[in-house]
This record gives sequence, structure tokens and C-alpha cells, in this order.
Amino acid sequence: MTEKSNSQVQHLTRGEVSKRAGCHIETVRYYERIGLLPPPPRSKGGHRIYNGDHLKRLHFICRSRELGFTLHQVRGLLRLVDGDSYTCAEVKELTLDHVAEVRRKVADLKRLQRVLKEMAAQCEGGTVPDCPII
Amino acid sequence: MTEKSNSQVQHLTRGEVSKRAGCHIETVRYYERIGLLPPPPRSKGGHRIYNGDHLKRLHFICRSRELGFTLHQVRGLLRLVDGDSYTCAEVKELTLDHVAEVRRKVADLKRLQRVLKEMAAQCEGGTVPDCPII
DNA sequence: TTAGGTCCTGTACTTACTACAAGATCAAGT
DNA sequence: ACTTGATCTTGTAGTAAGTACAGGACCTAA
Repeated sequence: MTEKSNSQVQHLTRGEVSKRAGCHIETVRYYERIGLLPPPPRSKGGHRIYNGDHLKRLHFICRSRELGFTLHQVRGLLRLVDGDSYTCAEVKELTLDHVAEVRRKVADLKRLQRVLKEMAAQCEGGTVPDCPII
Repeated sequence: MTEKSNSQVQHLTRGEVSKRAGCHIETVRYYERIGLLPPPPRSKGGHRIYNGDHLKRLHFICRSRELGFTLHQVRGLLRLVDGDSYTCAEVKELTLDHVAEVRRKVADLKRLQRVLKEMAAQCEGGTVPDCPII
């Protein structure tokens, strides 16, 4: 344990949490505005002061977004976390729903890829404007 | 040839072109507003009157969108069509660029799918709040 | 003529941010 | 203490690609 644990990190600025969580600085303000992040305390001069818990939450949101969850879904996950009771099974269900969605998307894109390739193959690169795509 | 060819279709309303092209009625107005569709003539009372050429163009846009081209890319394709000279090769290039993009997207999603599945597998459905996803 | 379906315009909303301007604050160096 | 430059504050507007709605006007068939 040579590193500070998250809960002991104090006084992070907005720029710092955003960097650590891996998102754009303006996104942090955005998440606060839409109620995904609680408004943190402020310094005398009005600057936001974050701590390890804020960072943890922001990090979770960012990671979920990377995994392709919509903010709506993230909100669902956070509600589970915020409520006093959530079960692993509930989280698993949301995740598996999402996997199914991703599977559908992949299938769609593959079909699309095939169509596009076929079209390009027909298109023999002539200089006359009779392209089969158009 | 028992069907009217497109160029002979006259007096289509906005609702009719949208239905035939397979898009939402409001989308037609939107495409006109952003300059993808030329403003059609109007009836005495101000209603838009489309013909077969409008339909053809709208259909092309909708199909391109289904194929995953952005409106920006569609604009590029239409510029080629609208300009006096476009070559099949140019269209082919845009298409192949797009195929490459789709390929990348598929790869991303597959990787994502693997991660999500692994997470769900770890999540054994317990009722206690120690889900590995969160 | 009347009823209903469709169309007109303008505007606001959506998702998930990103960008900017004008000014305030903070931390470090001197 | 003072200065400097980086970072922060707010509000607002923009992005893609539409969708939704209000409050009327029009069009067509019975």
C-alpha cells in the first residue's frame, strides 16, 4: 500500500478528477448538471473541491460509457448503487441486456460491411458516371 | 414496365415521398432545411409538390444513411452526383473508406462484448452487494 | 359544405457532450 | 507582498441527426 487509497484523496480540482477518471474536463460539469455527480463542496473562491469518492463515482461513469452503456443505463446502475439494496444479479441482468444489444449491433454492421463490399466490387473504377452505387 | 417510372411520378406530397423513400415525414423537411434536398415547387395553398426526381434523391439519401454513411459523407456523394463530372472510382473510394470504418467499429464492439461477458460471468448472481462490475 | 386527414411554420427537445468568452481565483516564484 | 500564468468560474451556443409538438391552413371526398 504505497499509494493513497481513493477515499483518502482530498482536494482534487475539476481538472484533476477529469484527468484521473479519463474524461474531458467539461464533461465533469455536465455530469453534475444532469445529476449524475453530486455537487461537491467549494473553496472560498468558488472552485469545486472533489475527493476520492467523487473520483470513484466519476470513474465508474466513464468506464461504463466506454463499455457502451448509455447515460440512461448508467443512471440505472447508479440507482442500484445508491439505493441501500442492490444485488449482483440485478447488475448482471443489465449487463447481459447490454451484451445482447452489442451482439445485435455487430450483426448489423457485418451485414452492412458485406453489402458495401459487394457494391465496391461491382464498381470497377471506370471514369464514366454509371456507378452502380449511385 | 407496368409501373410508372420515377421521372413520371408527379404531385407527390411530403407524406408520400417520405413513405416511399422510407423515412420520417419530418426528416424530409429537415433535409430541405440543411440543403440536401432542393426546395420543391408549392401548390397554390403552399403545400410542397414533389416529383420522381425528388423521390429518387431522397431515396438515395435514406439508403446511404441506412448503410451508415453520415450526412456529411452523403453530402460528398451528392456533390459528386451534382457536379457534371464524377467517376465511379471516386464513389468507390468513399465506399471503401467507409468499409474500413465499419470494420474498425465491429472490432471495437467485439472486444467490448468479450469484456462484458467476462464481467457477467464473474458476477455469480449473489444477493450481496459486492458485484465485481461495480 | 363539412369532416377528417394531411400539410404549413416555427420552435423546442433529444443524446452526450464540446467549445468558447470574459472574468475570477489559485499556487508558485521572486 | 506581488506578479504571473495556469486553472477555474459562469453562462451560452454549437454539434449530429433528427423528433415532437402547437396552432393553424389546406385539400379531398362524400
